[in-house]
Amino acid sequence: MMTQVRECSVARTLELVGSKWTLLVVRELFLGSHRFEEIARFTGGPRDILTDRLRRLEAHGLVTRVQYEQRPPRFEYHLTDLGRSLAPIIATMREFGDRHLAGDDGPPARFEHSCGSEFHPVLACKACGEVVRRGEVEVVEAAS
Amino acid sequence: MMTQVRECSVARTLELVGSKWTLLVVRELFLGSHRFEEIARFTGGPRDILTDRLRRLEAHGLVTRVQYEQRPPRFEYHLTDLGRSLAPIIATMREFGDRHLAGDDGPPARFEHSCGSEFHPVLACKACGEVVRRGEVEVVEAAS
DNA sequence: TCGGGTTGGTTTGGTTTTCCAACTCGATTA
DNA sequence: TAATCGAGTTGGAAAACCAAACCAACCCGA
Repeated sequence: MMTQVRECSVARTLELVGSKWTLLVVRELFLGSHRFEEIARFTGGPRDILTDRLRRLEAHGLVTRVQYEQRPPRFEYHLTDLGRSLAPIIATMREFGDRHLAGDDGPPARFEHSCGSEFHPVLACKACGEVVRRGEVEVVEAAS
Repeated sequence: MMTQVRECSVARTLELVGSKWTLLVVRELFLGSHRFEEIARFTGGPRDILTDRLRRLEAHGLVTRVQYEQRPPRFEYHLTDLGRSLAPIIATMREFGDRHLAGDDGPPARFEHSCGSEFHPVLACKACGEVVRRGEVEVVEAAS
């Protein structure tokens, strides 16, 4: 039986944020850069690509483009609620990098949880609230 | 002062797994596809790109290539411990997609936590173990 | 009024990746 | 002997990417 491509949520998410520079743009928006020039400086991405990524994110409702000055016309980019829900993806990527790919200069941004400690994310089970350890999650059903 | 590109763990992680098809390859390895043909079928990616991605993952120690048959020579790909530590990234991407980009046909794979419930990941604070809610994490220090 | 500087892009022209179909190669099965 | 299978290669076309230059609209100082 001719098996098929697995259409899945990971693939759909990657279609949205999987191309180069997209997640770095989102990172900058999280860190408080909202103007085009800041995003360009801090990501280092080519300006036309960044324009494309911002337009694409806007088209999918992850970002809004807000005019903050009439003359001359100037714009800011902000995450929508949907865009902010990318936070866990960015956070887990940051954690992976911090843990396994650390550079010489330490992390350039630190986060704090409301409990007072420096924030490092771990996955928990939404149902029981317990932190998940290796081997506690199993595939129940993987489609063909 | 001429500000610079922000070197961060997100960027480093994206260098490793940020190009197209890489995370889908990793997804397949998690779901139990270990042979090249399976990976090609289930991801739908071009075979040469998949070869490249597997080699690259191998070079970075995320994947091992194991010969499971002498003649004819046949190989399997498996995640290393380092590779398995990508699980939270895949899981949060899947969750984002499930929640916000659901297809018509429901998720093709389901997971179960050892507590007995269907597994959906949420982020928790490693220090206090509490599930994190919106607004509970703040940027303490973002480098230039 | 002239020349610079700032912001938020777009255009240009070329380089690199990615994509795809078809092909290979050794071994195996029918 | 032919067909098949797994695991790739190969060659050429398409798409994505990139750096640098350009543009528009305004502001500023001399």
